[in-house]
Amino acid sequence: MLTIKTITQDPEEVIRRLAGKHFDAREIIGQILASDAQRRQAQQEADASLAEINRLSRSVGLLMKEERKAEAEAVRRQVAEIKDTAKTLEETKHTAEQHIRHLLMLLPNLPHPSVPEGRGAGENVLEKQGGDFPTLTAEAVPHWELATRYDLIDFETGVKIAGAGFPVYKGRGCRLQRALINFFMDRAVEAGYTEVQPPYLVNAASGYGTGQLPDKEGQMYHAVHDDLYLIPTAEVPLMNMYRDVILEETALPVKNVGYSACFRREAGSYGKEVRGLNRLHQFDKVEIVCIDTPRHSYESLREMVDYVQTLLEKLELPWRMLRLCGGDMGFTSSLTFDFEVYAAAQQRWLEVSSVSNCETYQATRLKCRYRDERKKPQLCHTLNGSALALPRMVAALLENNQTPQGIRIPRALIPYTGFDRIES
RNA sequence: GGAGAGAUGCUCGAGUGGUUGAAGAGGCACGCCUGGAAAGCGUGUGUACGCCAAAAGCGUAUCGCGGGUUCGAAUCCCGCUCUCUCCGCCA
Repeated sequence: MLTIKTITQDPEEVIRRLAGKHFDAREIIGQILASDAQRRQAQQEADASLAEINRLSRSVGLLMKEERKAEAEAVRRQVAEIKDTAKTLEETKHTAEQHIRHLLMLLPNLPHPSVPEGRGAGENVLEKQGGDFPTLTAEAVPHWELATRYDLIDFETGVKIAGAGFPVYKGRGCRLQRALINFFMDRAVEAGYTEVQPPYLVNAASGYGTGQLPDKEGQMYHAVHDDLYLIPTAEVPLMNMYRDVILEETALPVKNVGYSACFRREAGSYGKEVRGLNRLHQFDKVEIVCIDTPRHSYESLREMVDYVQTLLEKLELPWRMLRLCGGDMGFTSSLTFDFEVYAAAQQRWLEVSSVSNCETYQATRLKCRYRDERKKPQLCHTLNGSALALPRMVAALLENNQTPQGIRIPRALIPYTGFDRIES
């Protein structure tokens, strides 16, 4: 969330910048400013009352010691009166704080100045692209048919045991999954990321920490009996490791990588969007995260983007990188680059990675800070990126590399699969 | 799941109602000392919010979290969370 300071310092600027995300913040910010004024006043008055109570209470102790019982009794009654006022003031303050917090949660992050204007996906800006488009034969089919033909994935059985969006991988399909996970993890470790195995279920505090709650409550699976949420991305546990932590500046940037299964309810999706591997309730992903100083975070963002690009190049897929426009960006992000790969049989671009700098937006909720040169705690910048999400990578790999002789495995992956071709 | 014990600052650890943000020790930082270092000595050492243009300073809160009793709570009471021990269950 945004800090109250950011808003009180220049509310008009915040409203102007949020308009870049097509978010009209005027009403909410007006309420925040009003509540903040109320909060300050209540605190000033409450603090004064409490100071008085503390002072008088100490004098009661002294009077008692000196056996001046009657005087002590008088002071005691005096304090009892002030106490009611103090309590009311503290309640007012508390209510105002809650209200401000609630309102702050409704505001998305400010977009970076370089974010292009636009309402939706159509207005994202192409940054760069690479790889060659394959020429497929007339018999080329989409990945869901290939998955069945080569017995890699059993979608129907997944429906039986869990539901749509929970595919069952089999044989060489599993091997391909494991190969990709290991390939991604090894490359990340080479690139300087520290490997982490996180929990797949998190508590509500963690959900709030990274911004899934309350904004995306309905998108997460919720184990109500234990009040735990299934992670929609490893970003949630990876970032929450640093909740309520003050890091030394010398420890930055923190660069971690984690593989996890990801669980998303995907309420409201339909049609060709969910065909085959295009959109699943459970999928595998390797996530990279970075915690950095504000000074260096955009340098880190560039490094992360470059890193994701090398993965796509090694896997020989046609890819493109988009700078998301204000209207298409996530709630918590300041600047996001998406990577898409071209699935030649579907003739569609599929998003396989999203790399974002959240600046201090997540760090504010996480209370993730570092000590600057003056040893003062400052909010960190947090960054995250998929590197990469598996299913759509598998979709593109299957579709683009299909030949009459079977599916060709990219050279870089062969040491991991143990086979160079998937044949019938 | 059942029974019991516990949760204090960067760390250890004292503290069962009255200047306790918290003794003591260690650590760390700075200074003195030294040719240099160690030892020794001295000083300092949480966070958040508020007042202030800012710094200094002052005030408030904070001894797992939330509430209560009291003039006054780290200390008493209630609820929750977590940790440890024993039993049960179990990959």
